[in-house]
Amino acid sequence: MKKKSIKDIAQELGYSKTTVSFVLNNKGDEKNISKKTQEKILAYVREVNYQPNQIAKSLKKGKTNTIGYLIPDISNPFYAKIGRLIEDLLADKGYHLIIGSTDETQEKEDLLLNMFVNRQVDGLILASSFENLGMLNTLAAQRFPMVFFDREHPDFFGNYILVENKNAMKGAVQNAIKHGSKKIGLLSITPNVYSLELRIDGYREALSENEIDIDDHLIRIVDNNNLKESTKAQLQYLIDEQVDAVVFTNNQITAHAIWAMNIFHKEKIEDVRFVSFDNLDLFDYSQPKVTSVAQPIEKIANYTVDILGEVMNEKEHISKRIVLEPKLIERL
Amino acid sequence: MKKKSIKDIAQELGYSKTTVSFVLNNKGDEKNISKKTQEKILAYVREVNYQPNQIAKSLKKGKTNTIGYLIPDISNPFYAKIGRLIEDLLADKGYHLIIGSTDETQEKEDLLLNMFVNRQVDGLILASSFENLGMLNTLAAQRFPMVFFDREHPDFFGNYILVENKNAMKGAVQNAIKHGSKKIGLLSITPNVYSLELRIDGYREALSENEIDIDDHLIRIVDNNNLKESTKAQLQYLIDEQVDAVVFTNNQITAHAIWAMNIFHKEKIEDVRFVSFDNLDLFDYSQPKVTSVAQPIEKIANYTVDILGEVMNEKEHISKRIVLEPKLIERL
DNA sequence: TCGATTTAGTAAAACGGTTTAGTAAAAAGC
DNA sequence: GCTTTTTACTAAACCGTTTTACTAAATCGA
Repeated sequence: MKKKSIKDIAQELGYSKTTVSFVLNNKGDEKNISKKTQEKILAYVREVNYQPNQIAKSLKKGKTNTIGYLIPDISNPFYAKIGRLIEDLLADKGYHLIIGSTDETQEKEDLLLNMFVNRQVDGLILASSFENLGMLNTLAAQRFPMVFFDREHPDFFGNYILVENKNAMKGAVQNAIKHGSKKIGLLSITPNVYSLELRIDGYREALSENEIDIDDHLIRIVDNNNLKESTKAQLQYLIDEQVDAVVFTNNQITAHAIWAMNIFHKEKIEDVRFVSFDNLDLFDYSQPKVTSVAQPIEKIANYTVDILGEVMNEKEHISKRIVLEPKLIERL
Repeated sequence: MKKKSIKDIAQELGYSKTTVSFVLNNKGDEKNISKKTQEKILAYVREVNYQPNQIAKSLKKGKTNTIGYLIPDISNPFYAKIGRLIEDLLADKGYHLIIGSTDETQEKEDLLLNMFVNRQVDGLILASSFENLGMLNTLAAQRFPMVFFDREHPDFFGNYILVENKNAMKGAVQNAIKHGSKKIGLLSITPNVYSLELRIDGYREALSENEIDIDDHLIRIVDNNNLKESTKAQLQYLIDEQVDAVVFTNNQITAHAIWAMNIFHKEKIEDVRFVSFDNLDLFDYSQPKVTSVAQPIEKIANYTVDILGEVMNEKEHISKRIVLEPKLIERL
C-alpha cells in the first residue's frame, strides 16, 4: 500500500491535481472552487488520511520550515535547555529543529554548516566557535538568516544574542574578594573563544582593581577532549598552590570540579570558594557551594527565535546585537 | 547571486544535466563519460563550489537521510546524552537527526510523529509513552523503520532496546534493605509507562520478598508539569512519614530530591538512604549519596543505531528485543 | 568491408507538490 | 439576443535532482 499523492486523490475523485491542491491549501474560495467540491475533497482526504509530502512542498516553495541548531554539544545541559526552549518556540511557528554538535572543532562545524545549507534549512541558530570565518562570511554575504548566541567574534558582523560577560564575571569575582578570597585561581575550557576570553578578562580586572597580583600560573586551561579528568588534574594544581577560591568559565567544568573536590580534596572543601559562570541547580547545595553568574536562558531563547524570525521575513538587512544582563547568585 | 543548479553547471560547460549528474555521483566511469570530461566537470564544480540541493535529491530518491528522534524531553540529560551518541553514530553513516520532545503528552507525540512522517524521515528512534497505539500501529503496519528504546508497551510488537527494569530495581532496593533500610518510600513520575511500572514492580518484589509490608501511601507520584516543586512536596510527605530510604524511578526526580533534601531537610540528611534508577555524576558525592542503577548509555545508542540500520536495509521484517543489563553502583 | 559492439553522451520522464495562464459554461448586463 | 463577467475548473510548467531509454560516432571482429 503505497502512500497516496495528490495525483491519486485527484484521479480517484475525478478532479485535477490543481483543484485538489487549491482546496488543501485553503485557497478553495479564492480560486472559485465550489463548496460542494471542496467538501467532497476534504472529506475524502480525511477518509484516506492523506499526508502531503513535505519534501516536494519544500522543493517547490524553496522553504523547508527547518532551522539548524549548531552548538558545541547537545548533551551540555546549557545548550540542551536552550535547545528545548527554542524547539517549542519554533514549533508554534511551524518550524522544527535539526541539530549538530561540533565539539568545538572547525572540521565538524564546517561539515555541519554545509550539511545544513545543502538541506536548505531556512535559518541557523549557532553558538559558533568562530575558528574559521570563511564559511560564515560566505553565508553572511548571501544574507543567509543566522542568529548567533552564547559566543561572539569581534571581527564577525551579525545578529547576536549575548550576555554581558566581562562585567558579570568581574562582579562575581569581586564578590568573592569582598568575602575574603585573596588567592584566586581560574579554570577554563579552550579560551580561543572570544566570550570566554571576556570572562577571563573580567576575572583579571577584578583582581587588578583590588590590587591582587595576577599570576598566570593560576589560570589553567582544561583539555576539551577529556574534560572530567583534565579538570581534576588542573584543580589539583590549584589546590596544591593553596588557592582560596577557584573561578570557572562555564558550568560543565564547575560540575566536574565539584566532583573532584568531593572525591579527592574532601578535607580542603571548607577552605576554597567556587565561583562559576552559568548556573546549575546543584550549586544551591553542593560542597563547596558555588556563587554563580546565571544566564537568562528563557530570554536568550526568546530573543534568538524573535530575531531569527525578523531576519527571515525582512527584506532589509538588519544586524542586531542584544546583550542581556546575567544575574549573580551569591551562595556562601 | 542565486545558487547554481546542475542545469546551470551543465549549460555553462556545454554538457547535459545527465552527464553532470553522472559525474557528480561517481558514475562517470560506469556510464562511459570520458576522463577529460569528468575532470573538467569536477574542476568547475569545485571552482564555483557547487552544492547539490538535498531536498531535490530526497524527493527523487525517496530518501532523506534523516532520522527522527522522539523523546519526552531533550533537556533531560539521559535523552540528551543518548541523543548525542546517536547523532555521532548516524553522522558517520551520512544521516542526521531531527528531534522532537513530547513532554509525555499524547497530542505532542502524535503531532511530532505526523511531522516526522510528512518530512519523510527514513526512520524513527523513539522513547514513546505509548499512550495511544493507533498511530504507531499504522506505522508498524506500513513497515516504517522504527526502533524503540527506554520505554516499552506489552501490546506493541516492535524493535526494542531496553534495559532490564524489574530485577535491576529489585536488586537496588534489596541492597538498601541489606544495609538496614526498613521503611522505604518511592517517588516516580507518571507511571502510566510500562517501563516505570516494571521498576515499581521491582521495588514491590524486593519489599515483599524481605517481608516488609507494602504501604501504597509510600508510593508517591510527582506531577510532570511541575517536577521540581512536586518532588519537593512528595519528598516532604515521605520524610514526615519517617521513611529511612527513598527509591526514585528516574534520575531527574532524584536530582530534585537531593536539592530538596539539602535545602529543606538538612538535619535528616544522614537518616535517609537514596536509591535511584539512572545514574548521575553527582551521585558520587551528593548528600545523601545515591546508590543507583546505571543504564549502559553507549550500548543503548549503539544497538539502537545498529538495529535501525538493519531494519532500514532488510527487506524481511525483523523484530528484535534487546534487553541490556544495567549496573548497580553502590554508594554508602 | 560491413555488421556488431563500445564509447560518449543526451532527451525526457519522473519524484510530488504549487502556480500560472487559461478555458468552457453559466450568469449577468444592457 | 449578444457581449461581458463570473464561476468552476484544468493543462502544463516548474522546483532540482536522478534515471531510463535512446543515439550518433568510433572501434572492433572476421
